[in-house]
Amino acid sequence: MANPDSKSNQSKQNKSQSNKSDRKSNLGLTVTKEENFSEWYTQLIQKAELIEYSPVSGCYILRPRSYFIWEQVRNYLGGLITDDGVQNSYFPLFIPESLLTKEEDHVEGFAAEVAWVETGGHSKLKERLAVRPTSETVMYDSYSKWIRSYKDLPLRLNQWANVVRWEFKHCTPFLRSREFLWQEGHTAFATKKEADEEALKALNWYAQTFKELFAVPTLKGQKSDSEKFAGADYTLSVETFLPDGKAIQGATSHHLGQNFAKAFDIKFKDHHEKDQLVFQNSWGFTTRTIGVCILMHSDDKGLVLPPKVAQTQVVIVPLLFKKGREEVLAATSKLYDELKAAGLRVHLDNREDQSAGFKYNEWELKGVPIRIELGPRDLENKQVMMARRDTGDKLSVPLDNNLTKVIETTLTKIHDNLYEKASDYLSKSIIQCETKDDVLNAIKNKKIALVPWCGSKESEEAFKEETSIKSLNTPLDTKGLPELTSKHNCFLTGESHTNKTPLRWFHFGKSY
RNA sequence: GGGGCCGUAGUGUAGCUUGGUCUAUCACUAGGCGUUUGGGACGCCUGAACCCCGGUUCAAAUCCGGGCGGCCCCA
Repeated sequence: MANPDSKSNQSKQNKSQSNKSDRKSNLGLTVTKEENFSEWYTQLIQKAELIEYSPVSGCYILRPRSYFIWEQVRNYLGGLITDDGVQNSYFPLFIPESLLTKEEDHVEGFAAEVAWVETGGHSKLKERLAVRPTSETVMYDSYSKWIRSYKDLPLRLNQWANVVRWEFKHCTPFLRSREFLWQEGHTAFATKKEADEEALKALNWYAQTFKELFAVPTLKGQKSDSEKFAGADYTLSVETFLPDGKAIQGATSHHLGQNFAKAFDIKFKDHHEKDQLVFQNSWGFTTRTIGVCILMHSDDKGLVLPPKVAQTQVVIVPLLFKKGREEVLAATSKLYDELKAAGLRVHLDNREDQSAGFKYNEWELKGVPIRIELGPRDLENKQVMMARRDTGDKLSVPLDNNLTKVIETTLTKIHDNLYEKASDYLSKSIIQCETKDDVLNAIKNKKIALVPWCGSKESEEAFKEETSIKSLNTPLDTKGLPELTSKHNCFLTGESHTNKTPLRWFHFGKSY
């Protein structure tokens, strides 16, 4: 226990030490990631100025440092989407009740968490309006008007929007909030084959975004029947695994088959002038992923951000003394210009009223990947000190034309190192299991179980009820896994693998 | 779904058991001035708080009821 008794008459020395540690603990994080994961996260997102709590429970303010991350997602993922020919558009926030309830499974899946608008000004509305929990229904109402002939297909639209799902479970900033931001792609095709191909393509964009922007590895796979999207034929997902031993769904891509086409009457005339229903997909990537990125990489000193999403990639801290002051300021200002000209996101911290140590701690808390220190001593030696946020390494680098290059290379190395560490953790966390006991044991040790399962809804629901362990997905890539034969049994029902009731390898885990 | 803990300035807290000089503690923080600055500098000055509603009482941060919000554990 820390000694809180700084008021009593202790020696001066003890007192100042106690004050010093108090000060430190108030500015930085007071718990470690290991000892209290959720408290650590709560402090981190507030002290690193990512999130502010709002007056509405479950709704959070994205401050500039976190909104910047979302802007990078929009640029990168948005680029992948539009490069493939999908067009951006925008549909209304409000959905009339009659539209929302058109597809049965869909309503059933969302009914419990829809927020409704019932009055406008002082008058009650004739029909209540749902605040969109997702936009299938409002978009497909238009699709049925726009699609007449095979010539109108494929129709592929995307929108960047906010949605509201009135959660009753505990909300957590980024990971589960009542309002969140996302992109939702909604497409219609003449054939199932085209739709299947696109659903997989979207999943790959998501995996790529996780890897290239967030330095986070994912498990690509298909969800179980009880975990699939309400109204979908099947759902593909990328799952990630957080350092507290819990999995979290990263993003999803749904093949809707013709379910919505039937409900919304989306038909086209084929080459033989016959009416056909379209095949559809919807796929989405949300601000939840920002939370995954933060939780994955950050440490007890604060935020660790992959360079590609860091608002500030390099911070320059001039070390100012009376002697050599002007020279140091001139040198750091010159360096700032050079790095900025090279396209780096750089900040020159020349505040006069903070000590160097204070600045180091502050920028580490805020997750800046590289810190450059430059003082009179460095200037004499024609060098700078470069500190890496991910490893804590600090080394001297010559102050010459090559410095920009060195920094750029180091930023790449930081990204790769973060990805490697996370991949290592993920692959070490997947335990191949055969029996229910194996699975329980793996989960108890904060791992993911990979186990043969028959996929039945009933067995999953009973197991979930009993243990709060859910299926995550079944891997799309089964290379390296033993082929399932009649010798394998479903870990829940005990049934053996046959052609009639095929088993599949499935990831199971505790999940957010 | 079940159980437990908690809510006091921007942050972390003292005070609550036993209601009363509480005109609310301490530290950080914020703003100002000056001296400083190689891993959270120092001095002085100035700001800033009892979650909400109701009840008990001469008197409520403190007791009671309800609400809202947060955290933890179990299923």
